[in-house]
Amino acid sequence: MAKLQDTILNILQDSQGHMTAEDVFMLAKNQGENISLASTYRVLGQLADKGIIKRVKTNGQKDMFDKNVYDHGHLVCTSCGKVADISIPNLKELIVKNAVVDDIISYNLNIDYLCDECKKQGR
Amino acid sequence: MAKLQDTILNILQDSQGHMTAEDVFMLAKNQGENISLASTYRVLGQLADKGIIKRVKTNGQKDMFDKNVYDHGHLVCTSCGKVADISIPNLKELIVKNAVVDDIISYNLNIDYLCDECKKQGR
DNA sequence: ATAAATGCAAAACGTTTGCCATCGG
DNA sequence: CCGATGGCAAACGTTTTGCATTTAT
Repeated sequence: MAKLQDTILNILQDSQGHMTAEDVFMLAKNQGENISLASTYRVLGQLADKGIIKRVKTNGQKDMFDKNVYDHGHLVCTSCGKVADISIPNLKELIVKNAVVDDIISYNLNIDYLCDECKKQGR
Repeated sequence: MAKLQDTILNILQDSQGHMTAEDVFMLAKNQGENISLASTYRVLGQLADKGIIKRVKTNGQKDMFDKNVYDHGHLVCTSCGKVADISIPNLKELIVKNAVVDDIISYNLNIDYLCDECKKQGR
């Protein structure tokens, strides 16, 4: 029963978050699971629907699945693709105030930047 | 020369912004242009590369092309799909401060909400 | 025995590309 | 004539689906 779900959840929890379906799929294979990419997507989608994990749409690349479900943004290095979380206190309130709406459902904040390592290497 | 580019630019300028390539394509056809969807994408991409318009990745659906090139976010109604702009003063500075980075390249803020009309209709 | 879970291959979707015809100078 | 432009169909990368098989109870 729902064996894949546990496997995938464990992989995500052991990660730094922000894994693509393919990342998860390959890790699962490496630890001996007989798994397909389609099932990985299927299970990750189910987990996201239940709110156990968060699906994050990136700027054009593969979706990422994040074990952190609280509201937060993502810094994406345009050179190496590394992703880091960023939490902006009261951003939700700020949005509500500036948008002149009663409430919002959720927000998605993606930031392109050049990470320290890439900057040092002059990329 | 570059006739399509003018056509497309005009369509965008006449719009409220946030049009999909398909929207632009259909409007152009309706005004008598012999145009293809591929060319629409091609020209919109070129305009975005030049910084004349802004390409906005949405949460999984079709990209939107926006005549407003300044930094701003988008409110997307989860019921009717309507899109509105939102400008948050100093958001860039807030991001830089909270991310503990020197600078960012750009950000993309997408907000899911329920617009007034949809709320009134109990959706 | 029955329902849920899953692999596999194929479809679907938005987007991009290659190639050829056509247009403008 | 030559280069830029753009239509068309085919390719592409990611994600989803249909279906048959396996698994669990």
